[in-house]
Amino acid sequence: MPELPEVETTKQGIKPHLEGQIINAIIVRNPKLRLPVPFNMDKLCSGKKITAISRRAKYILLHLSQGYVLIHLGMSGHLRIVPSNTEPTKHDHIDLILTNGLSLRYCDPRRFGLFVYINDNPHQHSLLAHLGPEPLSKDFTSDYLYRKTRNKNISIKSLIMNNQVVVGVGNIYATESLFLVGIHPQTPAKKLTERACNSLTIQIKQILKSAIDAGGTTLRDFYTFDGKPGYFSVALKVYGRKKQPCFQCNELIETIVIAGRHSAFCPQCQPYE
DNA sequence: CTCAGATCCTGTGCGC
DNA sequence: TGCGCACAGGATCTGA
Repeated sequence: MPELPEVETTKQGIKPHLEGQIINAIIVRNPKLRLPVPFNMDKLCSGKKITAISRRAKYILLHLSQGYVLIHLGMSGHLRIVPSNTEPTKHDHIDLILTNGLSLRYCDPRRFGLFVYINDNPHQHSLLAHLGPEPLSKDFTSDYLYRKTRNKNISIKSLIMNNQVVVGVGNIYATESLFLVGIHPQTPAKKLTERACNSLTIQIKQILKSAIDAGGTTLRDFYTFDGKPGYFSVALKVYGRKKQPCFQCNELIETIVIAGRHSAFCPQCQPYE
């Protein structure tokens, strides 16, 4: 389900319900995620206090009085805060039960997400250690992106979706930001000028920020932390608009497959080369 | 080293 | 209405 804005919105939503609370127990109904949920998850976490909640890339990190819980939502995961006695549905794989009568419930139909315990500095953990800069941070600059594009034959779309280059830019926002700067998604990264990298960097930051400000409602089936459906409020200009007229020039939007992902673009506004 | 493609899994929505 | 197929928001691994 999530792009970065949805993950950030989820983090912000669950934060006030979790911070300062004590974990009473963890129930794992299905441990088979991208990585297996540790068999002793309950023992590792019970009795510990949740001291803080943070986000790195599309990972959500619960800081415990000792250790951390690292959560990723994959393609189809979501987190909700529910009264602990709420009956679980089919894909509610994990409940983190608090002592205050509420639970953090992890649901993930496709099970591409993960839910693991980390003892030490999570940023040195193999899942996080090699991640590129946060797109909204000062470390993600146009100079940086320009340098990363040098000598790279891969498409610019694949490059900005690569977590080692910059995190949090998924298929939707990669597609949209390239439209907004008029760059064909298949353009080899090395062909981008400094000026193009500058526009693209600015646009990525801007679109992510406005989506977060809008409450992360990019996705049709996004549900907020309390289970309310987010309404599809982020206006997407090309993603999901195949064969529909471009808002800028009326040309029909086309799609191509790049590195296995569908990519929508306007052939007129985003000419190749 | 680079890069394209396959892969994990289930649900949805479309055309027939 | 039912069936089969294409496709879906991510990230990692394999092998050319």
